[in-house]
Parts: sequence; structure tokens; C-alpha cells
Amino acid sequence: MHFSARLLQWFAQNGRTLPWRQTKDPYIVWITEIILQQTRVYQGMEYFFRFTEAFPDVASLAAAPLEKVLRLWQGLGYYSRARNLHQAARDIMEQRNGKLPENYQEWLEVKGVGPYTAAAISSIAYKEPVAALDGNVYRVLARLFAIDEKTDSSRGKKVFEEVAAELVDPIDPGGFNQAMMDFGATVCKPAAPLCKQCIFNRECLAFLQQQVGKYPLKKARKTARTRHFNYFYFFFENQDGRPMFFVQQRKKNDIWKNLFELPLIETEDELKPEVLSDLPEWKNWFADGCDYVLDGSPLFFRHQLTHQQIHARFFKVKLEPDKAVTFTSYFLLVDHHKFEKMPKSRLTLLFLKKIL
DNA sequence: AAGTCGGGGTG
DNA sequence: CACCCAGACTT
Repeated sequence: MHFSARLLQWFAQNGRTLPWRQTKDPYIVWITEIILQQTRVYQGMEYFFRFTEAFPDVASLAAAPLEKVLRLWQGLGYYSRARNLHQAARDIMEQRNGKLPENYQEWLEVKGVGPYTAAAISSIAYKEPVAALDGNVYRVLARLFAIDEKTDSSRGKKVFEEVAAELVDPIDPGGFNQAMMDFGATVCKPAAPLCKQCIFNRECLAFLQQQVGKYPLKKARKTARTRHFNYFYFFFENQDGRPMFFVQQRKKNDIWKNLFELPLIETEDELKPEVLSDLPEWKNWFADGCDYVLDGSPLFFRHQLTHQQIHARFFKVKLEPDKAVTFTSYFLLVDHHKFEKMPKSRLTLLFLKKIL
């Protein structure tokens, strides 16, 4: 029996039941594919529900302010996905009068949609016979055919694309692509794959050569760099005795762009509090002369990201209420109720949870 | 081609 | 701890 027929049969019996498979509405498929980029299906699940409920169509997404979109994305990571998705929705409303692309090439033009996502959407929603290659598919193909090409080189990608194009089912390309990914995620797993019960173990070259662990080939990854973030919880109590404090939005092309956080001084090393409050950034904030002594034992968190390790310290500084006047030219003044509605990183959420 | 963008699961 | 996840964009 042909490969795709066997795979689709396996899929019919063993495929996962996932909420986004209930529909082939291209908008819903689009949202789903963006959410699932570099994200495990289980992790993206609740975001799928929240997002499609809040924004059931392109028009509602385009009409929303970016900060509301980012707030829904809060905690999922790779926030450029949310920014690009939002911008793409606005582009589609303005340039295409709200009409979604209808094939692979058109989808490729959409912000945040690359080769994988364009293939996934057009095969699932429009039955276009294109293969979608994600990390699962690269792994399955690399093992099945013992492909000695790196999956993250341009030459290697071409090889994998050619192999996948040969295999994709022309009648049910969407089913084929999802089957490949399900198979990679549940059977042909990165570590401890289920080769014994794999339906392809009689022809899988990597298995026959007992080199399953060798595939897929990939370039070595760099180690994460370490950064030191010094955050300051500058607060005072309002007339009701409730804390007011200052926040700012990250603007630079760096992690967490467009998210909100406490005032920050980044340093090369972990500096002592008295050295920290002697830095130009600090001196600028307190140019009026009124200065404060930093708490010697701030809250400390080690926040591990894929490419960075953040050493974060949070200093609590109680301000005199009149200091608030000069601070509002640097920062935004909020209370906890207001800050709750603003998009934040996991690290900032962790701090909030700790002090409340 | 290499670097960068998060957060969390897995063995 | 290292590796990877329904990748894409920038340099």
C-alpha cells in the first residue's frame, strides 16, 4: 500500500482530536497555525479558545487595539507573532477589502506567514496539494529515508521539500500534513520514539540501520547569553491607601517588545545597590536631588529563555507622593487593577504574584 | 547563513 | 541539564 494511504489510515485510527480540527474556516486555521508556531499543541490550546472567542473573524481582529491582542497573547511567547497577526489582519481589511488569500502564494505574502504556515493553511482550508514542513515532518522524513542533510541549511531544506512533495496526498493534502505532524508528535518523537510499535518500522532506514538517534541532523546551537535586569517597584500610597506605581513599555527590538514592565536598568554584571543608584540612568531619574537608598535584599529570579538567561532583581522603593509628578514624564502611573489589563512578560507576572 | 524572538515539556 | 516544539523575520 502507498505511503500516504497507510499514514492516513493510521491518522484515522490514532490521530489526536484537537479543537481546531472542527472547522476548515481559513481564518480559524490561520489563527491556529500562528499560535502553534514553535509551540506545543497543549500549550497553545487555551490561547486558541480565548483568541477565537475574542476575535471570531478578520474584521474584529483588525479593529482591536494592538495592546488588547498582546494581552490575549500574554504568556505564550514570541510576541512578534501577535504583532504580525494583528498587522496582517489590518492589511487584509485595507488592501483586500477583508477578503482572505485563497492559495499558497497569496498566503505567503501575509505578515508572519512563511512557507510552513502558507502550506498548512492552503492544504487544510483549500485542499491545495502542498506539503507543510514543520519540525515533526523534518524528523519523520529524516528518519524514514536516513537523510544526511541538515534541516536548517538551505540545501537541506530543498531536499526535504522534494521528498515531501513526492509523498503528499493529492486528494487529502490537509489530512496528510496533519497526519505527518501528529505522527511525529506522538510516535516518531524527538526523544524515546515508539519504534517498536511504528507502522513504518519495516522500511524506516534510520531504524533498520539502528541510527534513529542520529536523525534529524542539525547545526549546533549557541549557548544562551546572560543578562542582568534591575527592576524598580517605585510606589507610593494614594488617598485610599492603595499602592500606585510606575511602569513603561518596551520599545526596542529586543525581547518582549511592546510589553509593559517596571522601570529597568540593565547592567553587565550584578552590581551592589549603592553602585546601582550611582549609575547615570538612576541619577537622571533623580536629577532633582531627592534620592533614595536601595533595599539590600531585593527579590531575585532566574528566568531561562531559549537564547538568554535573565538574572532579574526587583527593588522596592517607596517614594514621596510629590516625587510622582516628575516621574510621570518618564513612566506611566498605574495601580494594580490597571496594570492587570496591560500585556506583560512571564517574568513581570512572576514578580506581581510574589508581592500581592 | 547566522542571529533573534519565549515559554514550557521531556528524558 | 540539553533539546525541542504545527517557524518567521532581520541582519
